[in-house]
Amino acid sequence: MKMNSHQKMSAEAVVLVAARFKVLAEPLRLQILQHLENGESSVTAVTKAVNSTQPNVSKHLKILQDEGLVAKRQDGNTVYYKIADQSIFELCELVCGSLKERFTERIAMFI
Amino acid sequence: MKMNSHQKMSAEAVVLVAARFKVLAEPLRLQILQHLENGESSVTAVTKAVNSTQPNVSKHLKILQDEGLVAKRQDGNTVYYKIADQSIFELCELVCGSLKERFTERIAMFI
DNA sequence: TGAGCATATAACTATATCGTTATATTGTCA
DNA sequence: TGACAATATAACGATATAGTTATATGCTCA
Repeated sequence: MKMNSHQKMSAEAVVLVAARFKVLAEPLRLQILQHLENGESSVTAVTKAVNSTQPNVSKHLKILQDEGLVAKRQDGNTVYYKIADQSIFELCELVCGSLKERFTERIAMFI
Repeated sequence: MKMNSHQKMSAEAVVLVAARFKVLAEPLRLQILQHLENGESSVTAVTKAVNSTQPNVSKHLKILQDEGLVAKRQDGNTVYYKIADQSIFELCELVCGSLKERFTERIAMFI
């Protein structure tokens, strides 16, 4: 999707954007998203991958789904989740780049 | 800065990225950043612009500074803050685009 | 049908943080 | 120097949420 030229967000938009950031502000949720980047995965598989407990992972998956970041599909007994919004990885890369730049500057201070 | 091709973040990197998102997960801080987009501004001016209290704004500005998102400059009695990391606006635009897309899909459900 | 598995939910504790009020700090200028 | 202005910090109450434990729900298959 092409972005609009930048303009100030309304107060309501700011709240929604902050809510999106809040959902991404949890290390375990980022780990879950990273795991799902490999493809859809059952709750049990996610639980093992991120080394947490099943109820905790279920709760986080629900939060991610409510924000539209993941989608689920049920097959018999097991529920498979997958990424529903690729923009999250762009966000992470942007942040990684910014952090990298910041730490690079800090290193430069000691040269 | 050019981004690397995407690769999985380490557990430590995930924590740092989540921390960055956490700083952005507050509507008032986003409002402050939006105000500073117009150029540097004193604490008092920011306080008025976002319609909050001076101690609250000072605290949020400190949080933003600790994360390297804003920088300050003191001139006599007053302290001026400015944006120190332009990537935050790219982040906001990405999120806005994603939200817009999401709501567009929802609208489509009613047509 | 009933045992067992996968997932979701409820209840709870512990911790974090927002906003407020009060106060400390630091600089200006008469 | 002393009053005032701008900013920072401390202390506090209220709210939110992460993780845990226990349990409910729902599906499969013998």
